[in-house]
Amino acid sequence: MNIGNAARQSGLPPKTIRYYEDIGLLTADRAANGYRDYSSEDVHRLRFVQRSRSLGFSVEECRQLLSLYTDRDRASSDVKAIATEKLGEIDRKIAELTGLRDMLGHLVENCHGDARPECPIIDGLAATTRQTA
Amino acid sequence: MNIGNAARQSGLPPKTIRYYEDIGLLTADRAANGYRDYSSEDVHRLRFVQRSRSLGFSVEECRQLLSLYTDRDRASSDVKAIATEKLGEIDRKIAELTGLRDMLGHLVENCHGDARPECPIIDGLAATTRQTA
DNA sequence: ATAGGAGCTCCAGCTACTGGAAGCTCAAGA
DNA sequence: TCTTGAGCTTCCAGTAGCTGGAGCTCCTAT
Repeated sequence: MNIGNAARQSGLPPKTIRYYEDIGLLTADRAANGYRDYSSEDVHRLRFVQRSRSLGFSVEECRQLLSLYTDRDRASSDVKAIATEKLGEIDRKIAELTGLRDMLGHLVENCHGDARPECPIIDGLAATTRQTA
Repeated sequence: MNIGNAARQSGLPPKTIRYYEDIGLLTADRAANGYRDYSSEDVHRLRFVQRSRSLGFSVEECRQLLSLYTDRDRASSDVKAIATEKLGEIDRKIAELTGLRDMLGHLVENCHGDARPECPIIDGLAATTRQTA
C-alpha cells in the first residue's frame, strides 16, 4: 500500500508519516520503484501513533508506547505508569488554563468595549502590583 | 538599569528580553559601555509582555496589545476584541483537554497495572475501530 | 503520447525560546 | 595594581513537531 493510502487509513498526513520515518519512529518497506510500501500491520502502528499523539503523548512517549505495544511480554504496569504521568500533566494543564480563563474572563467582563480609551484589560495587564482581579 | 536588574523586576529571563529586542518587540537604550539600559517605563512594558504571555497571548498578539497599551487614544473595544477571541481559544483548549482527560482517565482506570501483559490502555490506543472507551 | 496526480528527496521555515562559546566590562579583594 | 569572578555582549545552533515548496521521477488513464 502506498503512502497516500496509509495516510487516509491512519489519519496522518503523508508528510507526517515521512517525518516519523525520518526520526526513526516507524519504518516502511520499499517497493521496487522506491515507493514506501505499508502493510496493514504498519497501518495499525500508524494509527496507534496518531491516537497516542492526539491523546497528548509526545513523540518520544509514543516511541516508548510503541515498543510496549510491540512487546507482548511487557507488564501493564509499565504502560499505566506512563499514562498516569500524562494524566497528571493534562490535569495540571487544565487547571492552569482554567485559572487563565477566569482571569481573562474577568477582565473582559469589566471592559465596556466601546470607543472610550479606558480599558480594564490593558490596565490589568499593565498593573505593577498583583492582578487587582 | 542593566538587563539583569530589568529581568528580576519583570520576571523575564535576560535571554528572553534580548530575544524580544531581536524580534523588535521592545527596544532598549544603550549605555556608553554597550550595555542595554532600561528605564522604569521599559520595565513596565517588559512586565506587560510577561503578563500577557502568561495569559496565553502569542508574541504577535503582545505586539498588538503593546501598541494599544502605548496608544492612549485607542478604543477599549479594540482590546476587548483581541481578548475575547483569546478567551474563546482558551475555552476550546480546555474543552479539548477535558475530553482527552476523560478518555485517558478511563483507560487508566481500567488498567490493572500489574505484571500481566493485558492492558486496556494499549488496547485502546491500538483499537482499529472507534475508541471502545 | 501525454497529462495529471502521486510519489521521491532535500532544504527551509514556523513558535518562542534556550544553551553555549568567545570575548568584553566592571567591581571587589589580596 | 593585579586578578578573579560575575555580568554583559554577539552569534550560532538546537529544541518539538511538523509543514511548505522546489525539482525530480513514476504511474495511470485517455
